[in-house]
Amino acid sequence: MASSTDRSTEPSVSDAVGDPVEPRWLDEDQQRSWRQYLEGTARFVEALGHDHDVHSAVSLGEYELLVRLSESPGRSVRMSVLADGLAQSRSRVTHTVHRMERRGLVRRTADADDRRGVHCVMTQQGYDLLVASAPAHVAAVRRLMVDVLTPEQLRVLGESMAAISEVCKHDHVL
Amino acid sequence: MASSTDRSTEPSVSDAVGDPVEPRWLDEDQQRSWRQYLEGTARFVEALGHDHDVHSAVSLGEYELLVRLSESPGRSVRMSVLADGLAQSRSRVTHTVHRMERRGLVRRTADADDRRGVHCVMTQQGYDLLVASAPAHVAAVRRLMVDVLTPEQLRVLGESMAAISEVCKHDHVL
DNA sequence: TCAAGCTCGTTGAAGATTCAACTTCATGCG
DNA sequence: CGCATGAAGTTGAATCTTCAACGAGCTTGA
Repeated sequence: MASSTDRSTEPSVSDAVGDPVEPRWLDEDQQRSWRQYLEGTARFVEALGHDHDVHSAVSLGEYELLVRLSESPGRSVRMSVLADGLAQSRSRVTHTVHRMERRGLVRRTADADDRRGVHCVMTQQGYDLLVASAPAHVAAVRRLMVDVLTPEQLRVLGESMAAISEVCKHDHVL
Repeated sequence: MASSTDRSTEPSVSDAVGDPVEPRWLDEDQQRSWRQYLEGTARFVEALGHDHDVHSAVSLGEYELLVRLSESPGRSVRMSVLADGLAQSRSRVTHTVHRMERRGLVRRTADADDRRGVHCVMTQQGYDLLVASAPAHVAAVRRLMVDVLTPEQLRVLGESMAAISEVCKHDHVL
């Protein structure tokens, strides 16, 4: 073993003739790209989160949640829709919303049709906080990503991650 | 406020004539790419982590740490080098190594030259676990990313994230 | 109608991460 | 030398996330 996601010349572990047992290691280019993605994403999320700590009263995750609410009619979104949209577990959203509710940024209301349902509603205070946070957020996203890449790079990045997103969505069920 | 990182047609918040006060919102393409990145990465990390839960005795983070150790002469790396390489805080590495040490995957030894230094050394048990985990890890990275993209897409993804990584490295200091 | 099986959302405990404070040691400079 | 500064790691508390279990309500089909 010498490299993370490992070399194409790795000796067979199983010596099996069949294929499913013998992993297809990554070649050098694939390896490099994969590691660049991993490190880049780690540093990016870290830097953007840090920026929120400094310039904003909401974390990146809370900001994203507020954005979803702001885009929805009535500034109200069902918990399950929030969870799906943010690609987070229901439990996580429950906890986050609970904390934000304590701070007066959101409220929870019952769903009239489905009595299991709960809506998360943004308060005026939450809206004001979103508006106040937006400029620094956009500036950071620009500085750390959008303005760093060429339009072409940014486009490919988005398309690639969208494709991965689809695969992961289905994979996750398995 | 209608969209996350916000629309180019957003009315001015400050109405100022100058530039630093007026944020440059993202245009539609930029916005889409940014969101695709955010959602794709969330789902990808989630799916890959889940895969480790199922197929491996180490989490993704622990796996990455073991990989670094396996690549280093003597299977030994200084804590600070680990932290830098993994783009994690020193504190986080300390805690992770502590947990892995309890499980017998690594040991800690003093640095001979710098008496502040501590080396993290992989045990045979840690190495065996890495070898056992590698095939499933590679398979998942392929299934969820490498095999999903064209070689060209993967290359651009890597290059883009490397550029972002550099910017974040310097930005983080500020 | 009723039961089985699903979705929705919550809960609390366990686990992981962050943050600030602290100890120890190295280094540079007057 | 002697002090200031800063780097390396650790610690413990606060915070956040995950996980499994649960209560409640919808839905389907016999």
